[in-house]
Amino acid sequence: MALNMTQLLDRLEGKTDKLSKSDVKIAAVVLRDPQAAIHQSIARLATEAEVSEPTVNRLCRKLGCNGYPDFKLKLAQEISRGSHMFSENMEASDDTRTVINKILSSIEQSVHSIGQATSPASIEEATDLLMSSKSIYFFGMGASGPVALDAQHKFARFGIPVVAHTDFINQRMMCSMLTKDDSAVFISYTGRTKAIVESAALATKSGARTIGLTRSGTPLAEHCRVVVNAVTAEDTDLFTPMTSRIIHLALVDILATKMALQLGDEVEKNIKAIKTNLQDTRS
Amino acid sequence: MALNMTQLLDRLEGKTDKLSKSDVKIAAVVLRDPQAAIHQSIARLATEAEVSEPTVNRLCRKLGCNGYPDFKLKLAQEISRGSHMFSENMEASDDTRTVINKILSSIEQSVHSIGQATSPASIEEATDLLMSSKSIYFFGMGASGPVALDAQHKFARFGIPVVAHTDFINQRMMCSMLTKDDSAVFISYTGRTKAIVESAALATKSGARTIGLTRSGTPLAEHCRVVVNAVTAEDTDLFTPMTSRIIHLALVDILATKMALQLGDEVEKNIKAIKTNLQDTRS
DNA sequence: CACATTTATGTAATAAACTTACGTAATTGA
DNA sequence: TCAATTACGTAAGTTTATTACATAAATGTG
Repeated sequence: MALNMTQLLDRLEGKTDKLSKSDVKIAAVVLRDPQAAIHQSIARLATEAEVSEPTVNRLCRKLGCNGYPDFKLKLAQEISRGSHMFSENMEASDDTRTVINKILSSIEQSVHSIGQATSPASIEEATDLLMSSKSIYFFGMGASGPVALDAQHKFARFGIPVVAHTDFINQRMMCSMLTKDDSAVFISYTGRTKAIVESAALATKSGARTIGLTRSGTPLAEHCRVVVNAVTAEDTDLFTPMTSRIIHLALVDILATKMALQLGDEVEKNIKAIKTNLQDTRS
Repeated sequence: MALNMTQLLDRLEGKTDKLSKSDVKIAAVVLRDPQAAIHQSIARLATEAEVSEPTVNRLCRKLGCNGYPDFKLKLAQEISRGSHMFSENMEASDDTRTVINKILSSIEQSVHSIGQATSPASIEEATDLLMSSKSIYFFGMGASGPVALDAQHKFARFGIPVVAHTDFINQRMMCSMLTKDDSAVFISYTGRTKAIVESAALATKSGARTIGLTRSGTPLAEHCRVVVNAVTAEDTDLFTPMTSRIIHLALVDILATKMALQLGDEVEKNIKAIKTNLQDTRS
C-alpha cells in the first residue's frame, strides 16, 4: 500500500492507463503545474480542465486514490522529493544554504529513483552468487575505487575472504587468476571504462562469477553474469558524478544486508566479535 | 518558500514554538501516528485530542500552514520520505523489495536530516581554511577510510596537493609533520576512535588547520578548529553504520562544490583537463 | 490581592468542498 | 440501426473546514 509511489504523475501521462478524453484534459492541467494542483479545490481543477467535478473525482479513483483529497495527498508526497525544485544548475551566486539544499535534494532524488530502477531479482541473483563464493573480489577505478574499498569493509564481516582492488595492474592480475567459485564484482557508473571492461573480460574467461554494479546495456554489463542496474532517472544531471558513488554505496548496502539476512545467525556472531574488538579503539 | 521542510513534526514537539495545553494534546495525537493523521478530518483529530475544531485550525496556522488541509498536505510531504514507515528493524522474513525500500528510505531520511543539521557557517569556515591551504590531508579509519579516499579523489581537481591516509601509522607520521598552512580533515562518525583523536591532537600541536567531519561535542571535535556536524536525526538507528558514510560523502560533496564555486574559472580548466584525459580510458 | 488586559478555548453558524445518485449523451459493436 | 456499454454532467446531499462571537483562563499591574 505504501510502496506504489511516484506512479501518479506517470499514470497521468497515460503510460499505464487508458485515459478518456476528459481524463486527458484533467491530466494536462495537473501536469502543467503539479505543485499548484495540490493546492486547488476539485471545483477549480474541474473548471480549468473544462470538465465536471465528478469527472475529476472519477479519475482520482481510477488512479487508485480514495477521492480527490486523497489524490492531492498522494500527489503532494510524490512531488515532495524536491525533484521539481532543484534540478537547475549550481550558480556562483548561490549562498551556502542553497548549495547544501541543491546537493542534498539531488542525492535524495537519486537514491529514491534507484529504488525503482533496481529489480529485486537481480539483487537475489547477485547475493546467491556471492553467498556461495569461496572468495569475493571488488573492482573499481577512479571514483569507484573508494566504493570498492567500502564494499570490502562491509563484506568482511561475512567470514568470506574479501579483497578490493582499485588499480589496473592488480585488477588484471587477480582477474586472470580467479576460479569458478570466486565472485568478481565490477563497479563502474559509465560501464565504459576500458580497464575495468578488460578486467571483466578476463574474469569471465577464468570462469569467475561476474557481477556488475553498472548500467545495463554497457560494454561492462555484457561481460557480467548478473547486472545490478545502477542508473539514475536523469542522467544528464550536473550532479551525476556525486550521486553515482552514493548510489553504488546504497546498492552495496542492499547486497550486504540481503546477504546478512540470509546468512542469519552466523553473521551475528561475526558482527559481535568485530564490535567487541572495536571497543578497544574507542577512547 | 520551498525550503522550510521537515519542520512540522519538529515544531509539533515544541522545539521552536511555545505550545499551549491544547496544542500539546493535538501534537501528541499527530505524533503518535502521523501517517494516520494525514487521512483524518479536522473533526476526527479534534475529538481524539479532546479539543475543539477551531483549536486544531489555529494550531495549523500557528505552524505556518494555511488551514487544516494545508497542514495535512505539508505533513504528508514531510513524512513521504518514508521516515515513519520503515524505521523498524530488518527482518529475515522481509522480501527483497522490502529490504531495498527500508535501506533506501533510511538513507533518504538521513540525507535529508543532515541538511538541517549542517550550519552554512561551518561549511564556509571549512572551505575558507581549505582553499588557502598549501596542501590538504584527509584522515579516516575503518568505514571512514573509503570516505577519505573519496575526498582525495574529489579534491584532486582543485590543483592543491591532496592525500588521504587510512592507516594509523601513516596518519601519525603525517600529522606530526604538518605546518600551519596545511589542512587536516578528520572523518569519524563516532568521534571517539582513539587513533584518529590522537592524530588530531598531533595535528593541532603541529599548528595545522584541523577540520572535523564528525559530531560536535565528541573528543575528536574538541581537537578541531572547525567542526562540520555530521549527526543524523535518530542515532540509535539500526542503519547508522550504513548511512553515516553516505552522510560523510554528502558533506564532502558540499565542501567540494562550495570550493569549486569559489575558485571559479581556475577549476573549470582543471576539470576539463581531467575529463579529456579520462576519455582515453573509455572504450 | 483585586482588577484590567491579554491570551486561550469552545459553541454555533456559515461557507466551502467533496461525494453520491441519477439521468442524458456519446461511443461501441453487432 | 439498435442495443449495450461507457462517459459525462446536473443537482442534491453530506461532509468538512472556517469564521464570528462568547466565555473562560491566564497574565500582569497597581
